[in-house]
Amino acid sequence: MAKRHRLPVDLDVVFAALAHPIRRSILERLAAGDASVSELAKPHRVSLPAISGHLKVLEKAGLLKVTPEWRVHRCQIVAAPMSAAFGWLIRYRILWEDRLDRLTEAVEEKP
Amino acid sequence: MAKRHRLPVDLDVVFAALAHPIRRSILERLAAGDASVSELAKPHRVSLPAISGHLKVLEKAGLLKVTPEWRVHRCQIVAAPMSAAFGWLIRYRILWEDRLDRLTEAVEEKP
DNA sequence: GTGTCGTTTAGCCATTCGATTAACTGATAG
DNA sequence: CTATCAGTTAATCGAATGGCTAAACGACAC
Repeated sequence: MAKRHRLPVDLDVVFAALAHPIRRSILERLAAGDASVSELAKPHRVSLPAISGHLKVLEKAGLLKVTPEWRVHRCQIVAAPMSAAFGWLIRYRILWEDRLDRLTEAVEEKP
Repeated sequence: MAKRHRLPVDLDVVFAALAHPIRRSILERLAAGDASVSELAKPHRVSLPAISGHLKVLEKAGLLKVTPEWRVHRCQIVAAPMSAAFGWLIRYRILWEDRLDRLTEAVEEKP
């Protein structure tokens, strides 16, 4: 199995974190503002430990920060890893579009 | 809303497909131009069946089209699902930035 | 025919994922 | 002290992932 040393942002972990509807839904909810664990759990028909697990995944991906506050745990978005995912997609898109450009050139030279 | 002929893009599957370094590397290679299975396998220290499996994952995510051609199988990128992933991230970013804007307003109103 | 090339399929194994219920912790309220 | 609230941890389960080797397949070359 592939060895991975610690990078500031691990794209494997970030994309894997995004690959679950509940986790994406949690992020969308958090984009609207901070929330507690049970607030995040409410819209979903899974157990609280399941949500807790999803939050752990998001936290490990660096997408989330959880700070105990009064009796609740306050969950906040962290933007950086998302930007890294974004960055990869953009880089990929640039490669891909470059290729399309070259193909177009080739076609235009041909007729 | 009008029905689209496009297949629904399953973000779970797309993000999961992106969550592996070999698969991302394959996509990057393909962005530079079509390739055969063994060409795609060459840079990686895993068996050919492993690569074949990764290609299946990419294909199921709709990111890849494989067409048997002469004796080799030609692998091509398909752009649509990547755009969907991109779209989700953008939507998320908009939510996130909106929230930042509101926070900024709130801070400016305060002191 | 036999051989070989490029690729897929078939088993197999270890690990991880996603979910559950039950039990636990830590802080607060009565 | 006891009860409750918010959340985590533990134990367990079935299913999926990711890798391997070995065998099979389909098209061509000899």
